[in-house]
Amino acid sequence: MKITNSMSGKKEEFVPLKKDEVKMYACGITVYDLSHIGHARQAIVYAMITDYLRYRGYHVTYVRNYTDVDDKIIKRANELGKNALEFSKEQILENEKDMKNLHVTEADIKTKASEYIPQIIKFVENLIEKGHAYVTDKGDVYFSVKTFKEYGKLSHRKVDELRNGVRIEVEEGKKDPVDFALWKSAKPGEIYWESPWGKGRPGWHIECSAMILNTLGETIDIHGGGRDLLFPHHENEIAQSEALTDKKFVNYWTHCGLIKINGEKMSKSLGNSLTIRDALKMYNYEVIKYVMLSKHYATDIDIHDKDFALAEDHMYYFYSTIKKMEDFINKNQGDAKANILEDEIPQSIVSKFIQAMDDDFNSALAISNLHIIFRYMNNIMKTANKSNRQIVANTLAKALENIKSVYKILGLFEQNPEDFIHEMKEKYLKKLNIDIKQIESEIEKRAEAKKVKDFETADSIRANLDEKGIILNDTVDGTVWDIKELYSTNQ
RNA sequence: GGCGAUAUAGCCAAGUGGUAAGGCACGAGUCUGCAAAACUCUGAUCCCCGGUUCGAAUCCGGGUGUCGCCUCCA
Repeated sequence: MKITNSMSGKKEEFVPLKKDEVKMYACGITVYDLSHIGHARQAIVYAMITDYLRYRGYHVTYVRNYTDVDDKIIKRANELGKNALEFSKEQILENEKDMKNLHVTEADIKTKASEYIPQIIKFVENLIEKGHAYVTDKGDVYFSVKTFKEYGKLSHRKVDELRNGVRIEVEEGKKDPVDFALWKSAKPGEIYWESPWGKGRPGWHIECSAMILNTLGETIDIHGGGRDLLFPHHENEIAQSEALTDKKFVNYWTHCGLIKINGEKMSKSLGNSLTIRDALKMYNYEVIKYVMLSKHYATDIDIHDKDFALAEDHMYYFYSTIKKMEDFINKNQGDAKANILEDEIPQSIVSKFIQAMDDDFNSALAISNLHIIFRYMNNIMKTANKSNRQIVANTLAKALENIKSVYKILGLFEQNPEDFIHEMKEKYLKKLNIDIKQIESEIEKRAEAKKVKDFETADSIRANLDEKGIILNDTVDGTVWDIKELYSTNQ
């Protein structure tokens, strides 16, 4: 298995610290508002990685944090007249609601900064003792960057250049502009904890180092987070942790790409943040996962509205095919011990999936394989004849079992196909403002016309429905209707 | 300015040494009264220049373009 390590910039063979065990940490979110789909992607990606590693036999301990003490939280809580911790607790619940609705595998340990204050203080004390940090007159504690020789190794920056580029105003008592806060003294009205340096709260970076040390240990296998955290957050984590322990902090650094919406960076000021909640109102959770995992996790993605629509089309096609497969299997049940077709496609569903995922969790490739797989399934159902129906049914059954067994790692095909199809149809009928009874009566009228070979009337009924967004499909079992938009995105 | 990433068909996109996955759109066909759905077929030598190699989209050097980070950010 290979993982791209941000430290080296290269794909490296994955070798865990301890055989069959993986310690993984992913930076979670600062809870001051509803989570958006960028947060969703990151959660989906690390859930996928966790699930895949487990599938491959590793015992994974996955830790994820909530930053629940921070400037923005304090500011927002003050505006709302709430206690900062009360506020962040509420926000965490909201976030967890979203994650549950997205059906994302949760972390084994979910840590909160506010619950690790003693460990953070201890961590900072030890850094001061080792000469890597200093206290100011105000009661702030800073990490002294110049005492950590390897500073900049992750982000490939040189401390001298950083010093020149520093734009932030130099805080009172800070000895070097590149030093960063480990502990911030409390301003009046702010939440605080007692510490050896007076009332205050932890800086942002220290919490991750302290939580990792106290949940997973000095060295972990995989560290993850959004690419925007690479500098300074992860660089600072390395400095704190390695300065304290003198051990390698992380073996594999992974970074998840960022999301743009319709070509723009999501931001509050542009008003274009798409919250998970709003996305879930519009799209099925598997459709959202499909969008997120259709591209490699490390690349930035620019999501346009049509990408969701296209993903919906694809998921509809997949589920419709699954439904057809199930029907075919049910109609042709028989000897379960019979053979299955010796073709490569059905035989290699699992191995192709593993091949893709072993290569730096290439879910994009794994998903593209689905098109090949389902096209093949449609093909064999179409060409099945009396003499090979049994073997085709067995092939479909085995294939379906295999598809579900691995694609659940990407969070796909865990719904009942009929429910999924029904949900889609309902959604669009509502959107198109059409009643099923209306469609059925039109179909009946058309059937009458067809009976007497009045094709002009029949075709005009069909054209009318088409204009309204409903397509008709004459099959051997009669005419069935469907939603036009679920078949063509190009409009 | 510094650091990093990226450049693959009209569009999205996988692919890190051996003659370019997949999807969308387009076109043709099978099926059909005609359609639709489904299926079949059809398209690129991989930004430019130079180098390494028997052989490069894939490695190295240079150039150009785009993007990100350097300030809170998944």
